[in-house]
Amino acid sequence: MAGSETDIRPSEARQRLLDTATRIFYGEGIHSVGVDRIISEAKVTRATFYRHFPGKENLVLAYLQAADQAIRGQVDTAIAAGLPAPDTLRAVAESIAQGIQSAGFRGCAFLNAVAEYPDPDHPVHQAVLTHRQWFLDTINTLMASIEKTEAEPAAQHFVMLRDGAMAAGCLFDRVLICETFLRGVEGLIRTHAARQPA
Amino acid sequence: MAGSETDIRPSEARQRLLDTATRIFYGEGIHSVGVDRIISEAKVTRATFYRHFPGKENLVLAYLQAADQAIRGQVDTAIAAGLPAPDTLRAVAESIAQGIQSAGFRGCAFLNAVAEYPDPDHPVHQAVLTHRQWFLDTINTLMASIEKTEAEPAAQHFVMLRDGAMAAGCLFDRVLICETFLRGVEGLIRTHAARQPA
DNA sequence: CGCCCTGTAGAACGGTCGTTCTGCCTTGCC
DNA sequence: GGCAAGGCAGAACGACCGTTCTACAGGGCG
Repeated sequence: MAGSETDIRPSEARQRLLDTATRIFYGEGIHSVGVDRIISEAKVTRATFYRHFPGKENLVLAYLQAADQAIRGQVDTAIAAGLPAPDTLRAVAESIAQGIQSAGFRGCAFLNAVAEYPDPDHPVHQAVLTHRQWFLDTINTLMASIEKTEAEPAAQHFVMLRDGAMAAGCLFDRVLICETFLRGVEGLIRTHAARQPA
Repeated sequence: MAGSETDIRPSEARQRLLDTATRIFYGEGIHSVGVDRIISEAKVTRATFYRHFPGKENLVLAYLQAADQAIRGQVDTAIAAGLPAPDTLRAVAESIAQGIQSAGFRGCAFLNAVAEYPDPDHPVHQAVLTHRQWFLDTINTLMASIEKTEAEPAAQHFVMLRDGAMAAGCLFDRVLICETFLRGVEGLIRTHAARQPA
């Protein structure tokens, strides 16, 4: 009677596996850690692992899917606040900056993952592309509700700043990176809004 | 009597090894390819490989060092042209855009590498940091020769756009990415130059 | 000539990879 | 009570990992 993918009770062992995978994959990379490591730190046995996941690749996909849902939740919350679009964009940027300055930040989980899966046909690579397309579309919609004709390049610009900030956030001084990022976003929003007053 | 690191004749086998490593590491990642693969594609034997490199890690460092020298060469050429600083910055941005649109582009070799080596103490990670520091310093110097007080945030902004463009360059439409990047750089240069008219 | 360096060729090392397997013990529902 | 499902424990698989080894062939230089 065990449920399908919409099962409400995800089995404690499975959740422990996914949490451990998230922590280790995000913190140390994917190819360089073996399933034994995740299994032992999640305090489960190999048999249990292979009962819940067909293999390592599936665990990686589940890890990215969880990250995707977490970010969508953040953005959806910002949108649900019902503020004007520029303020929503600022809120999204703020949540990105907050993430960069949070403990254990190791860059963008999706950019890191795609660096290890260059093959465009690979499921992991495609999961990254899907996530990024959603994010770009979301920003594009927000930009379009400010001004339509130039919304797309503005959204591209926003995402480019985000990618740069996420990439450099664990390589340089985080505070400086966030200042630069937020300043760039603010300039971008103002320039874009100035095209169509109110 | 074999030369030290300043040897002029780098031994054909060693060069073949390095070229093959560059191609495969850049194209497919580092942890996911074994030395056997590089050895066989470089048409050398294991013994020859281990005669020239203490191990795989050293080959990775040599790969990044070669990439570092290539980029420094590009930037030095742009600087040596003796154009005014804004034009030099434009030339650097153009060469980045050209790289993104070139065949086989797979993102920034250094950002890709650091995604696989998160440990800040690891030699590979530090090689990435060193390269990035040089690049930031170089852009900072160019910005400072336009206007001094705000040069540092402007340089940070430039690098952030570069990182974003390089990261997205192999995930989205390259032409669009380059347009967005060059437009952003142009705006940045103009804004920065406007602080101190000539 | 003799020696060292560079290269080829291939076997072999211990370790780890992802994966599969056989058991046994609990828990909860029919 | 019975029985399937989920979890634990641990052995074992073949494949590949990075690395080391022996053995031999050519070539330049003292």
